[in-house]
Amino acid sequence: MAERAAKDALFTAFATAAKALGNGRRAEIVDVLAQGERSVDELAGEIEQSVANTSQHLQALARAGLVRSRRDGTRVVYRVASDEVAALWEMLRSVASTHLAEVEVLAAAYLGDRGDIERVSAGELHARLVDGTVTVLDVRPRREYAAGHIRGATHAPLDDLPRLAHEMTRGSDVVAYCRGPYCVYADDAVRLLRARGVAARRLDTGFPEWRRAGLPVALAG
Amino acid sequence: MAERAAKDALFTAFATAAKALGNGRRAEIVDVLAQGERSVDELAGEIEQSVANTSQHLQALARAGLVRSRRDGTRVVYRVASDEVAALWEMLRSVASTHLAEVEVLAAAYLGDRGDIERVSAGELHARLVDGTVTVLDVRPRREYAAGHIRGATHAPLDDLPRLAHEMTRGSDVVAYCRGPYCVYADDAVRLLRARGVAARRLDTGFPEWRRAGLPVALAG
DNA sequence: CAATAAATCAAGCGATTTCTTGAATATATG
DNA sequence: CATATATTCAAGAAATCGCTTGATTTATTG
Repeated sequence: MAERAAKDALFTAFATAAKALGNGRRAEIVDVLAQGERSVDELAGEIEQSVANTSQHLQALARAGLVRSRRDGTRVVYRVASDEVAALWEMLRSVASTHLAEVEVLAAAYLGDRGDIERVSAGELHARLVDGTVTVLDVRPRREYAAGHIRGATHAPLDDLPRLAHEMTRGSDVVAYCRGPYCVYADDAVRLLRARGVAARRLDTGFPEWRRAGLPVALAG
Repeated sequence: MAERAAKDALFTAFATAAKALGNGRRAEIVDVLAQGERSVDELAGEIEQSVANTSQHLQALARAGLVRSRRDGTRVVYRVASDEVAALWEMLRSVASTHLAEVEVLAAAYLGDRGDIERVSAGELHARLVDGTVTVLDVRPRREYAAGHIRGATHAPLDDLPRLAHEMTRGSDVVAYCRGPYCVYADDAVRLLRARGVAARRLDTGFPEWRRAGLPVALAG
């Protein structure tokens, strides 16, 4: 029956987008691109794969419509096709962490025990920012901070943190954030600050989620 | 480096959930289960696949945490693991239709030209329902209407529509809905009613989306 | 307990995926 | 125009996927 074939083809097309995210390396690529555009070479470095393999994964994502590219001199720069793609990736992570027990186990293996890391929701952080009763630290690489950050946040890469920790009064309330809920920088920052007696917590998500939620940001140019 | 292996494993776990949706037949299964629970046998009939194949797809979905099952006598009944899974499926469809040109083409092949079908958003329909200025028709199978429907909607399967059309005044405003944006029943109902002079439109989504949006529903039991 | 219905398991096969390696292409620069 | 850099293409091998077929398991019913 032709109708069945047509329905199968339609659902196969829907599945195409999921299939593109259905590989760990491609998922990592989307996770990085959610922070901002990157060249093939840069991405290959970030996900620690060969350039050829990274290029092929990027083309697979492009065929599925999840990323787009533009040439910039000798480089080809990729970006997520839209915020909706980043939101899909966020929801996928959420579903996986809710329904797949192994995610918690693997997250613990990658990030270490997070039982001691206090978390702050975006809503609470926003309220505290409005009150002016909190110091917000962006612990991502400079480039990402420069491309856009939570309005009012200070750039505080891990290297600088020991120095910055001295300037923080013991009573001050500090919240660190980075790329997302599974990004290790904010956890490390919180541990480092707490070891120095600073009451530090981390944002439970990351900058892309903050921006997509429509909360106040400072963007480049 | 162990850290790389741990990160790969974590992202591979995230990708697992996407992989489960990355097959057209499994996507169809999730689409059906978003309407309500089903036995393996029923699902096999709906997606027109063998029972063995359907069972294997269901187990793949279960391993990924997207569906759960319970035994009911000789039957095993599957359901989506949570509303979040249905919401993920909805977002996946949305991303695919936004970024994959072929989706529009395939949807047209499956559903026919929809240029003549006027659509109503959930927000507008809700407002009209509150005003009482609209007749809402649920054109899904009886079982699905019985399990839950838009509060105030009348069950009007396609078979009954010609008879019901007579009862509708020419001036009345009618909105039909069914399973979702790519469900063919509502389109067919609109065409049938318009051919009889009734000003009919369709809801641009379906019942599961309406319910998840927190709009008023009537649920069984 | 035998017969039936529903679902799962197991094996197998062709197609697809994922990564590697090495060649080819495109762009900028001396 | 030759050279260097960045990316893509092409081919191949091991692993996985998707479906089929036939046997097996689980629960109900007479």
